[in-house]
Amino acid sequence: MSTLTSVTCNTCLNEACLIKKNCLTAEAEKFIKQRIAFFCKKGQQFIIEGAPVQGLFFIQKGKAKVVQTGINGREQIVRFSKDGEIIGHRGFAVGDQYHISAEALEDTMVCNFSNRVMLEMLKDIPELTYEMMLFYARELNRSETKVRKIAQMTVRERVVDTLLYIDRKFGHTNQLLNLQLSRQEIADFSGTTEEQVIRILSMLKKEGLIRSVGKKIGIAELQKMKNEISEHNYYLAS
DNA sequence: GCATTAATTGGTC
DNA sequence: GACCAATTAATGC
Repeated sequence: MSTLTSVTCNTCLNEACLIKKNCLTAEAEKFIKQRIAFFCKKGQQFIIEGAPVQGLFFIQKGKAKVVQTGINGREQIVRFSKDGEIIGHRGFAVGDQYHISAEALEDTMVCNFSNRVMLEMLKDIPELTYEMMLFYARELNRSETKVRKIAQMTVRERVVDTLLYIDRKFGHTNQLLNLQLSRQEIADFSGTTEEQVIRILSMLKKEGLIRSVGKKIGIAELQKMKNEISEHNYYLAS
């Protein structure tokens, strides 16, 4: 089944993780010890919309999507997360319940620090606080860019943009994206419907801009794909 | 192999 | 460009 095992912060490979980067001092050890790590099967939700906020989550190893449910049950994927990244930061310290849910896109190990531990850490470790501040600022910028994109880009441009984003963020092997998503998930991230995504993907394939092997999708003509959205050069790696 | 889920296609508003 | 319905492909059990 899965070979995922829990590691300590000391042996963790996520050098970009804010905890790993800033909390390996002797003084911080008492906080690190209170970390809770757990395993999530693919498809399993580990943050549920409406549930009380319980600190911050970090992806130790794996991939997850963060989803917000709209009016008529339509979902909007807010972000994708991979190793070392933070989830649940918007509800943290502000709301008492989550307005998003998070689900593992593959077998994933997740780390969690409770509200109490997290707040104590932020008070005690200025380097962590500083980096968290920068992180929040970048996230705000990213989120505003996303709103603009959905408002101004056509559906085709949004789908192309999504594929380019997945490629930037998760990379590719053998010209196939490392993150495999359903048509519905691509739609939920692009802000459109599954049917539109299916039609646009088959058009892009016919035009030779993308390719596919089985269910996997790959970008065949990177420059042409970028040209598709070149009028919208908010290239903020959002 | 059967049953549920995902993908596709065509049509309507 | 969204929503709905019908068909087909893929996948889980």
